[in-house]
Amino acid sequence: MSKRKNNDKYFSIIRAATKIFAKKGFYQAKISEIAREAGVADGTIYIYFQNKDDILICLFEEQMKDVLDNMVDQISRLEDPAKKLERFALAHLKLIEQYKDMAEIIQVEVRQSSKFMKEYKNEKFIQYLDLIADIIRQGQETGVFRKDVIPGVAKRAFFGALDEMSRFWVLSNRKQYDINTAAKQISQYFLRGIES
Amino acid sequence: MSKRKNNDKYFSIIRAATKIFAKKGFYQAKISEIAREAGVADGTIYIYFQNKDDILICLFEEQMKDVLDNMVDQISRLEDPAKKLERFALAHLKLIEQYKDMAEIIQVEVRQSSKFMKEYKNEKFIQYLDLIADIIRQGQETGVFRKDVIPGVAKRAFFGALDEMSRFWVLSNRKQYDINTAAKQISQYFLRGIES
Amino acid sequence: MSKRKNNDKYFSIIRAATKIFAKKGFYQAKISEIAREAGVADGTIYIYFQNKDDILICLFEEQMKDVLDNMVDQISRLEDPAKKLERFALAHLKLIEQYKDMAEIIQVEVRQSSKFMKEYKNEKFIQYLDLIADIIRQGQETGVFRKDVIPGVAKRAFFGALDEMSRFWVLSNRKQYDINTAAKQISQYFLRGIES
Amino acid sequence: MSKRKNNDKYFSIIRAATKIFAKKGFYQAKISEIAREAGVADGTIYIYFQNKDDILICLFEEQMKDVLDNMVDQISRLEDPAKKLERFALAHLKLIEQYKDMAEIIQVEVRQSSKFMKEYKNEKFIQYLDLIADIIRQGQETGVFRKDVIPGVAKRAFFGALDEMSRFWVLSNRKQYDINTAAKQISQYFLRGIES
DNA sequence: TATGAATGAGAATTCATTCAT
DNA sequence: CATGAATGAATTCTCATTCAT
Repeated sequence: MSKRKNNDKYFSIIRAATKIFAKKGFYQAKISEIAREAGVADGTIYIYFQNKDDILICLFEEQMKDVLDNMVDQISRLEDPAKKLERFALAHLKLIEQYKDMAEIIQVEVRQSSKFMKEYKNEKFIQYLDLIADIIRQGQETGVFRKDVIPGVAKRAFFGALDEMSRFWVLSNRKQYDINTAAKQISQYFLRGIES
Repeated sequence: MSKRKNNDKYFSIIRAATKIFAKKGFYQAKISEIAREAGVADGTIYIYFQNKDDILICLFEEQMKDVLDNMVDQISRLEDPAKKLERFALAHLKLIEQYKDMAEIIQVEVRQSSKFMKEYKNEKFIQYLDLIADIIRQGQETGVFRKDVIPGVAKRAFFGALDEMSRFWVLSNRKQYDINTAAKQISQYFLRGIES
Repeated sequence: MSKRKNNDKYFSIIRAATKIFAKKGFYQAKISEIAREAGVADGTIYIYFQNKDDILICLFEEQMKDVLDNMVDQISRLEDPAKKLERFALAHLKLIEQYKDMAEIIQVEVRQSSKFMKEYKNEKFIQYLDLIADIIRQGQETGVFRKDVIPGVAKRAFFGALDEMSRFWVLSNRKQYDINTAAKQISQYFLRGIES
Repeated sequence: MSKRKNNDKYFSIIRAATKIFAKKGFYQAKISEIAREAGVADGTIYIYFQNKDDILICLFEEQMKDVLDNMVDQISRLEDPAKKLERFALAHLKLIEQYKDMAEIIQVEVRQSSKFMKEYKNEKFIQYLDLIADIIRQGQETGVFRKDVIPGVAKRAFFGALDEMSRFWVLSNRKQYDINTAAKQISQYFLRGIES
């Protein structure tokens, strides 16, 4: 682990940036505001990060690592692919709740990545999506999921369904439906949809 | 129709802005660039639009009107709710292809609306989503869809599934899967998922 | 009289500009606002006036002509220099009241003349001041005013005293003292001050 | 004293702005010109001042403080109200000479205050005028000035007389009359005018 | 003459980034 | 390492003026 990451300030800035980016959006967020929130000087930010874009990238990497580890941990404890998808849905919506600011940033900012940071390959995000594809493939091998389901399409359909639900929550600031209910509904539609 | 909308320049600017916003993103797009693309002077833009935000709002309204009308027209010709959803999926993905720039703007810019234009109620978008909910309710009444499906959740799940698919296409600039295949897969998962 | 001045529009614009300049100040006043107030198109203003500065100059010339004629008429009816000064004071304050918008423009805009229209010799204004100097000289010749009074200083002192009073009225939008009272006080101070 | 005012740059900018505003007038003066004159970057100005208006207000406050202190100091050394007024006249014209740029700004810019900075209460200016009213009241109490003189009118008449004289100097860039002569004339007219 | 849409030069202001301390 | 004052490039928006109709 690099020396800089041992430093408290690195994480203070990440935390501050998460909050400010979520509240204002990337372009409206000011470095000086992040610095104030983090309790450091403006210049200090440039010791830990190359530039404003870099903060967003690092912030995303740091938190996606946690989210990915957490999700892998939860579904690896289960055997049944159907149960895994159910758990994925519930865990995803819970993670959204837990990492609310981050979720908001992903909703509106990281998706701009193809524009403002062309080079940045969103690897962690791809890995996250692929957890779903892997479960589906596993289910197809064990015969519980239909063979004609295309994992590359289905992973997006499932993730998209969950994601649209969480966008609604993230952007509207209120939950009209209970997390368990929503997770259950969505995983049921989907499971019935792909089961043999 | 208002005088301004009779004017060619209004639509030239809308068209130019659609292109530039899609390519660069809202914040990176420069008024002078839009003006050049539209073949007008910078100042002319401010005759037709209040400010940069207003261009985005108008652009969205104009095009969503078309999209919404188009979709309403297509599904109103069908009776069977299941067929309607199938058609919705296909039509949506085709519209995304047709209004590619707009789709890209929706993906990354209009979703920031909760931040940079708090007042702007995204009515057209809500109406679009509600087309799905209406179909589901109709299916529940005629007994073809399960009664325990919550239309408010299901409309988001269905739209989200389609939308994630189109995000992939919009942002990756290539279609790994054929539109008909993807539309068919997604509507099948979903229909099986909610059918009685 | 030039052809253009026969035209109603010329005076509509003068009148509109007087109102708008008085309300907003020269730099804050917009040509389009003056045009709207005058009931003409923006472009029409440039048929009657060279540019924005020219409106201010013409406006001033037109109205100062009236004011000067009016004042000359009033004091020429009197013989006694002391009475003339008394009348000047009263007439000046009454004119300020009558030409309120113009007075406001003089207070704040025409005084900028040395800056924004270097060439413009404020001849009418100089003539107006010289009415006072002439009365003083006449009084010195007839022996009612002290010989050691310098007319060039006294005319400014008298005008300045009246003017400061009117500035107060013009800018504060209320008259704390009655016009007759103020005129009488000021002319009395001054007359006692310069009488032999 | 606030941190910003300890800073050399704050006063460099005030000084530069005083010069440029006096030369060009407020609206014609460009921020970049003031910055160049002050030897700082354009952006630096916005560290010390909120905006262009704020420069004018601060400039006025800073210098009026000096002027007011100076005048209070000079007249408080005298007992006789008549002598005080004489001294006021002379000191005022000398101050005008010393703070020539500021005087010019007051003549043409600060008087626009009722337009461009409605909220800004010109307190220092009012205090300055009230020095005259106080002297007059003192003279009325000790019986040297006529009781029928209204201090609120007389203060304006006296100030206006001096001010019109200085306007002439400020705007014409030359002194046709010697300061001592003008001050003596004006204070004499006025003193004779109000003495019992 | 009269119009008013179009022009485009121009100006205030912002803010990511730097660097002397 | 940390600071935060200073920088100045960059951008939106305004509005006097023009000119085709």
